[in-house]
Order: sequence, then structure tokens, then C-alpha cells
Amino acid sequence: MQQELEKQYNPATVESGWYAEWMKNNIYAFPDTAESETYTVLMPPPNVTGMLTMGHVLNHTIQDLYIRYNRKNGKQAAWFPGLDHAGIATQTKVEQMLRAEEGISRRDLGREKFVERVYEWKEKYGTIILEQLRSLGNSCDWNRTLFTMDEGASNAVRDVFIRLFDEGLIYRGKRIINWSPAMQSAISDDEVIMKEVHDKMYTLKYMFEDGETYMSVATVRPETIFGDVAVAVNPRDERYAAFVGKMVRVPLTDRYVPVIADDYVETDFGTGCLKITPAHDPNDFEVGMRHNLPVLVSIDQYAVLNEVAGAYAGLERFDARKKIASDLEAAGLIVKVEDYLHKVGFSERGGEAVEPYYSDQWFVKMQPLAEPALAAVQNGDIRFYPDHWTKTYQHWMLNVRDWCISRQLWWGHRIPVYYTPDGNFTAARTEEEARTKLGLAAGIPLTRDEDSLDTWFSSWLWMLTTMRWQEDGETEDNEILRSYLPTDLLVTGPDIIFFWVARMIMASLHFKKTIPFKHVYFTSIIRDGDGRKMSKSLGNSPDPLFLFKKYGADAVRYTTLYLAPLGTDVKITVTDDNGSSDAPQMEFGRNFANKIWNAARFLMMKAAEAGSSASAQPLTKEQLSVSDEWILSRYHTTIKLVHENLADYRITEYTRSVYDFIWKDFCDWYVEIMKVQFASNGDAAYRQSLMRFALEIFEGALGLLHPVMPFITEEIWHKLGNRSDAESISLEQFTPLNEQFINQTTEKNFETVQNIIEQVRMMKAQANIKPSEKLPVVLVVQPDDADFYRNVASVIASLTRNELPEIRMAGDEKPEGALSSVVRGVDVYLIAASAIDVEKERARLEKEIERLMNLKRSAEAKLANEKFVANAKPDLVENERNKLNTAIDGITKIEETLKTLV
RNA sequence: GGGCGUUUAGCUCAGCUGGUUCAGAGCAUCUGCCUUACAAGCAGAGGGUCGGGAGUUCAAAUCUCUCAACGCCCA
Repeated sequence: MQQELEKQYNPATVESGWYAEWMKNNIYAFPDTAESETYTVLMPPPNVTGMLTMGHVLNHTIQDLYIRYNRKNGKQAAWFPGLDHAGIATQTKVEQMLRAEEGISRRDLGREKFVERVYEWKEKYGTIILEQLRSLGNSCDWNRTLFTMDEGASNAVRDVFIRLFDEGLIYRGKRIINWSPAMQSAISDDEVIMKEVHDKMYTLKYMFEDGETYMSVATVRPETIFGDVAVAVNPRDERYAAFVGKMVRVPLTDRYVPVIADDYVETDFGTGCLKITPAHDPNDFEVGMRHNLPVLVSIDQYAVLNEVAGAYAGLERFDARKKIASDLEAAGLIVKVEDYLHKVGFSERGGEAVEPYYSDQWFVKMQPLAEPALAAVQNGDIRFYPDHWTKTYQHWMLNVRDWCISRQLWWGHRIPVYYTPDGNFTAARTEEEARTKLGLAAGIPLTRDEDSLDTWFSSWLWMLTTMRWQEDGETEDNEILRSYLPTDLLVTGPDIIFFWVARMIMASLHFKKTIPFKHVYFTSIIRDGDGRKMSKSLGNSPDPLFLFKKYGADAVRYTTLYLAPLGTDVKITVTDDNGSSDAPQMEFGRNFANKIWNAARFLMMKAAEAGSSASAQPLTKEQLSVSDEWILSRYHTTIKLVHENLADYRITEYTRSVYDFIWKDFCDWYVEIMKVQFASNGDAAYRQSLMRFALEIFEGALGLLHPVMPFITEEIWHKLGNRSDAESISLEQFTPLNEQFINQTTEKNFETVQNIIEQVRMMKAQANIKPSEKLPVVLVVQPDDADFYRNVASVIASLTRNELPEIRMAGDEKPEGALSSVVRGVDVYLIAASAIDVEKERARLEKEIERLMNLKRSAEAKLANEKFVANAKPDLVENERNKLNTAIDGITKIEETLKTLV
């Protein structure tokens, strides 16, 4: 404790230094077999393509908060980290790089070479995100980092596919899927971003066989007419009832299609007649299935019209639209063209409009998996925070659709399906095994399915693969699983509640007959100052590393949690700092860190002044001042609040309660009081005991803060206690809550002292008296309270920078030439005859009377209300009586003062 | 169209089970302070009809209904 601290806290060196030390000592590793009660968190694996975002900061800080909190609560904290291969995202990145740097495509390289290049790329960039997460302070066991493409995870993925295939839960079928023409792959729903687009709505003439009458059919995609197989109307639509069953001619062709009736059609949408194009619209596909209509593909995988489109074959879809529209116009087949605003799906990766595409894909049957997964949430085995997401979950689970898991990608887990030359197939680990399953002779050649699996098909096994389930393709149980599954908490964004959370629940229940986690915390979405979601494509997110450098990771962690309440989005203002996006709100956390730093600096200076404190005795009960008892009560109240708030996931409340205790209670009040107590008692033993008392509370408060600000609390804890580098505050248990120290009476009495001090300061400031000018103060109190006020007199003097207050009894003579105030029955006088501006003082006192009159009126009204007196809790009624008496007392006294004011 | 959420000070947000000086915090603004931990600080001040309306209750920022605006998800 010898060295003096800098005046300002500098997080940069402290943070990197401590993280390295933690890693060196391996203190966040945990054993395969848990030795005590466990607390387990699964890290949602970040993409290898990823750079750290503000979303990661929020998400990972919450995880780290709970891991550190439970570790300090004595549990075996187990945080499993990992990385996601993010099939389509990563493949896109690498393809872009190859095109830009070498001018080649993946096809130029071939599958094997291409995958090698992706691995190189992953090695290079995958480590970057891990470094970034370390700079955030994550206390996970990095030794256990799992990459979704690792051999063990891949084996589990392969075996799960085979198992579901054998159970009949995986099937192959022709369906409409979201197709990315740029990526040449199916993409999942969550990779499709809906955007509003200004288009044209064309109303076309579908002529009847008479060649004169027609049906008016509205469409925004005239280029798809060649795939039309019907025109549909609502069965209850009387306008068209007579036409159902007749044939109409598809414009620009010689083809006739039937008019059908289907509930899907909305009568008031467009003309009420809908063209049905099963191959190019998912809803039309459903209608087509219901009516046994053919699927006519007229646009190919490159989004180019095919031979079905006749003269238009070879045209790209949007070029085709223009040409077809003008030809329709020329042929007189357009009734009208209107502006039309609607939502169109775009590929998150390629950026182009998604083309619904009819093709062979692999699917998982969801219904049988969804039922138990829904039950687990409904019966409370799994709880969502905030709770309202259960409704969304329910709705999705009840309307669940089969999951398209095949992707036409090279980067990912290849589908373990083998085909015979005559079209038979099965899922198997090897060709060999496939032959056996199919009952084939050894020499018969098989071909393996070219497609890869959706990334989520590996991440839905995350709670199993991180714990090495079936890593060798066989072992279904092991020590890790027995110790750590089910996990305690999953922290994730609500945007992936279906794609990930729901499917993990399904997988865990299906393969392991247990829930994957008990609690799911859905984080806020972080928006910029204009309310837009922060994203890389918008470029509106500050780089967290820049913020860490400027404010400190502790500050960014703290501020982010302080600002992000459960269940509500959070807005963070973004400004520009020499070309870098900045988030000035982070000053809040930085200032807090600096405050803590300086409080530590103060304590160290005082401790040095008091001499060695190693042998200091605790303060005896008799030695405890009112103020000491008060801070002890506040401290234990804060401990209580921390536990309660974190148990209920009220994280912002947690950050506030620690902030208020450290800054307001400890720094603003107790530190100032310590100075008084220190100065007024020169006894070395007392001073050392007082320092011990203050240090214990301060270090305890650091402990409470540690889960959210790990670095600075570690640094100060070491400095205050001369502890060795191998020790860590993160391994120290919290001060046990002792409710006996929580004393409402002490807190109330102390509040009165605070109010008196604030009143004196206010009178002094408003009278323009220099703060440093020491004036006489008189307190008129009840005889019973006299001792109490004598005890705190020096505190009042010091904190108001006045002379020691004179204590008089009620009924004694009142001081003259004084500014005055009444605080909870105590008359407060500041003797400053020369500074009194009679008019100003009169106005102030009258305003105070006005305030008390309002109080009096409200209390009187309540007490006059028989129902209130009869129904309200007795102590509330009592309270109102006290309020009334205090108000009356104050009014009387102030009125007297007013009379003497000349 | 269906579902969910939000609306409190100029800004960003707390306010839990209706009642305790409950209308708060930080930032911003204004005034005064280099008080030997901290100017990234200290002390003080101004600022809100709690989105509108109705209801329940002795009592509503808090519960119910309704309207409006905004956001998200699903169709």
C-alpha cells in the first residue's frame, strides 16, 4: 500500500495486464467433474467472420456478470465458449476476397481447394474475434473453445443427421425455398431481410375462350406469368362465382389455365383474382398442392427465364419484367398500372432480391420435436426473461413449419447421404456403411450428396457438442454432461428465438431427454441515436475496441448494462471522433471508474497516515459512531439489493444500487465523515481500526461491483491489500448478508442529518455567502435528541464548512439575524445578519410555507377520509398523522420567523 | 390483418407487490467553488399535467379499458 496512485485512472494498462494474469493462472478453467454446485453458461458462438459489435458487448457482459457473480457466490462457474463457422456468411466473405484479390471464383478452385482457403481464412480471422472477447474481460474457460466444424462437433452433427434420417424425421422433398441467385444456395428465413420497395402493380387481362371477356388479375411480378397454372378467387366472392371452372388464357401465351376457388384469396386485395404460380411463390405453392396443380418452373436458378417463357427465355428476371410489361401494354392486355409499396425479401449476404425457388431440399419434420419443446416452456421448466417472449415462442411452436436444412454451399457440414446410380439413397457415416444399409455389394459405386447443412443444424446441438457429446460418434454420456447439463443460463438476442433457442430445446429434449438450460435472458437490441438497429451494413455501430481504448472496457461494460433494461431496446447516441464512431455516453462509466479509483486513492493515503493496519482491531460496538452504523446499514442494504436484483435479472437496478452506494453513500458522505472522525481522534489504534472498518466496506463494495467491472476492482483490491498477483477478487466470496446491520431507525436519523446539512448548504448558497466563510449555526431540538445532535455536530460543521453548531432546546431563546429552516422538527439557524436580503428571505420562507401547506392539506384530506383511516395499513395512517404534525409545526415556526424578519 | 413491446425533465433512461417527502438519476443548462481522494470533481438551482381519455380504488406514473404515436415479430 506504499505507492501513491495517479490522480486519474488509466484503464489501458490495467486491463490488458490483468487479463494476461488471469490467463496465466488459468483461474477460469473448470474441471470435467464438478466439485461443487455448478453454474453453467453456454456462450452463443460468435461467427468467425465477426468483428465485435455493441451487441456482443451487451450479451457477453451479461454472461460474464452472471458467471462472475456465481463464482463469487461459491459455485463452480462454468462458461463454455466457442465459434460458429457461419456457413453462408463465411463462404460469401471468402468468395468476395478471392474475386477481389485473385479474380477467381470458388468453381475455379474446386471444392477441396476452396474449403482449404476458407480454413486459412478462418484461422486468420477466427482468432481476432476471440482476442476481442478477451479484451472485454470474458471469464470463460478458453481451453474448452469449440469450433462448430471441429472433428468432434462434426461427428455429432453427422450422427444426428443419420439418426433423424433413420427415425424418419429427416426427409428429402421438392419445396419452395428462399433462393439466393448470387450465392447459388438456399438461404434460411433469418438470412432474408424484408424491405419496403416501391414497385408497380399491373392489372392484367386473362382472356376467356371467347376472346372478348376477361378476368382482371393483379400482380407485381408479370415476369412469372409463364409459370401460371391457375387463376384463383375466393369461394365466397359472388362477383366471380360463375367463372369458377372456366378456362382463361395466360397473357402472351397460348396456354389456358382453370379458374379455381380457394380461401387463401382475399376478396378486397387487388381485383380479388389471383394468379397462381406454384413454382415461384410459396403461398401459391400451397394453393397448388391443395388443388393438385402442376408446378411449372419458368425461372431458373440464375434468376433467368427458361424455355417455358418462350421468346423471353434467357432474359434476367428484372429485364424480363420491363420487356414483358411493355409487350403486354402493346398487346392491350393491361387494364391499369399503379404504384405499389410492398415488402420484398433480400438476401442478407448477396444483397439481391431473394427468388422463391422450387427445388430438391432436405427437411426436418418439426411437429414431433416441437411438442415436448413447447411443453418445457409452458410448464415452467425453462423460463424466459422477459417472460413475454413465451407467447412468441408458443405461437411459433404451434405453427411450426418443417426446417429446410440443406444449403448448396461448400463451407459447412456435408450431408452424409449416399446415392446409388439408380437413385436409391440412405444416410450413413461412410460409403461402406451406406452399402450395408442399402444391401449392396462392395463394389457398387455410390455418390455423396453435394450439399451442406444449414449452420443452425450444428448450433442446435451446442449444449451437447461443447460438452463433447458423441465427439467420437459413439459416447452419449460423459462426466462433463453429468456435471454441467442442464446449463443455468443462456443469454441471446430475441431475433434468434426460433432459429436457435427453440431448436436447442428440441435437440436437447430429443437426444438427451433433458432441457438444455433453465433460464433464457433475451437481450435488448442496441440502436443508434436515430433509433436504427446498429449493424455493420449501416456502419452505425462504434467499434467496441475503440471505445475500450478511449473509456476502458470496464466503463463500456458498466455503461452498457446501466443503459440496457430487461425487455426494452436501448438507444446509444453515436457521434464522430476524428473519423471513428464514438459513444459519448460511455463517459458515465469512465467517470464512475475514476471516482472509485480516487476513493481508493484517498483510503490508501489515510491508511498510510494511520500507520500499519495489519494488526488493527475491529471497531468495538462502543466506538461505532452514528455515521459508522449508518454506512454499515447502507452496505448491507446494498448487498441485499444486489442479490435480489440479480436473482430477478433486474440488471440495471443492480448497476444502480452499487453506483448509488459507492458514489453517494460512501464517497459523498462517508468519506467526508471519515475525515472528521479521523481528525477529531488522534489515537493511533482508533485510526487503524477506523481504516480497517472503512476498507472492509470498500473492498466489499468492490466485490459487489466486480461482476460488471472486473478490471478496476481487481487492480484496486490488490493495491489496497498488498495481495499477490495469483490471488483474485473474482475468487473471493461476497461478504455474507447480515440483516442485523440493516437498521431503519439509524438510516432515518441519518437522513435527517443529511437534510439539515443540505438545508444549511442551500441557505448559504442562495444568500451568496462564500462557501469557505465559517458562520455560527444553531440547532433547536427536542431534549431527547440533544445527545444525538451533539454527536453529529462536528460532521454538520465540517460538511457545511461552518462553525460547530450550538444545540439549544425547544423553548430556548431563538437566535436573531439568522437564515432559518425547519427540518423534520429541527429548527436550523444560520447566523448571517449581514448577508440577509429581507425580501429574498421572505420569499423563500413563504415558498416553504406554501409547500408545507400542500403537505398539510393532503394529510388532512386523507385523515378526514373515514375509508382511508379504516382501510389503509395502520402505519400509513400513523405516517400521515406525523406528516400533518410536522407540517403544522413547520408552518407555525416559519410564520413566527417571518414576523421577526424586518 | 394477427401478436408483442414502448411512450415519465431538452436528451438517455429508473421507478418492483398501488400508499413511506414519489415524481427520480445521469447528461445537458445556469450559479458558486482549485474545501490536501477525485475539475472525469464538489456544492447549489431551474426544468415534467408521468402520451390523450375513461374506469376500478379511500388512494393510480403503477391496475383495467380505449384512442393515438412509434418500434419489432409473424402473415
